[in-house]
Amino acid sequence: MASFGKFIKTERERKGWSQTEFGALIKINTPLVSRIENDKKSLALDKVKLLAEIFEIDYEKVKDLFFADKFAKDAYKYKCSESVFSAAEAQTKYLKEINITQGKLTF
Amino acid sequence: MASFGKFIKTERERKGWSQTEFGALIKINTPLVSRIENDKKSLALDKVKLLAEIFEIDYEKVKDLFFADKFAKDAYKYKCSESVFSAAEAQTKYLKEINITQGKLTF
DNA sequence: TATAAATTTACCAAAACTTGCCATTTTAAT
DNA sequence: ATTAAAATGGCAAGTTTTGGTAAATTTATA
Repeated sequence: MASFGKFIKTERERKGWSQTEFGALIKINTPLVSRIENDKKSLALDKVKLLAEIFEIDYEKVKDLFFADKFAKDAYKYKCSESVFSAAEAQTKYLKEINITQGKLTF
Repeated sequence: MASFGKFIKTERERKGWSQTEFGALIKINTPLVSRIENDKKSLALDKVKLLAEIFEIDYEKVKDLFFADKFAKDAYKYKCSESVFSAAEAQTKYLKEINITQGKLTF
């Protein structure tokens, strides 16, 4: 995967939509579509579900792409080490476990 | 690692500081220290360097912990799949490569 | 080539979130 | 019981995010 922006562009073109047509479907205007596709803005999280629907792709998959891209950009920007994601994975497992034993968590 | 908040609490106690003493060192007040230790607020990124210094821990290591915790909380909160971090890692490598071949990136 | 469509860029505003404070309450230690 | 330490409630300033309009540029087509 190149980036979430490129993913959107690829899928939009696969559907044969212009940025304007696509924008109407997810309710953002054309310039914003352009910026998103070029990774200059990010798609709002609450549009991800709708995006999956109009692209006819599994929502969980699109959501993962969305976050993987977001995490990667942060890790790149702040020059995290190679191991940051395995640490994050371990940490996520820990959060799931304490949720099982101690009930719902809120951050 | 339990969480970034718990990490701070552990290190602060190892140093024998109260939340107030510690807060004075990193220039935040006591209630905020409490919330950070209990993961109800997050430490501002620009305090991480100072944190590493006063704890006498390698900055890169603390920064990684900071981001791993942040990523993990997002992944947990939004119920990402198990594979989101390996996808993120691959994506980060991709960003580094295109940076080598195409120059600096800005998000 | 002229022009029309599509995309990108510049600039800006409103909304949402973050960071952090003060005042107060609760918990722990002596 | 008193004092120190920690936690919570509520709020304000500052920043970031989200997204818009207008204008410019690029691409495609008659």
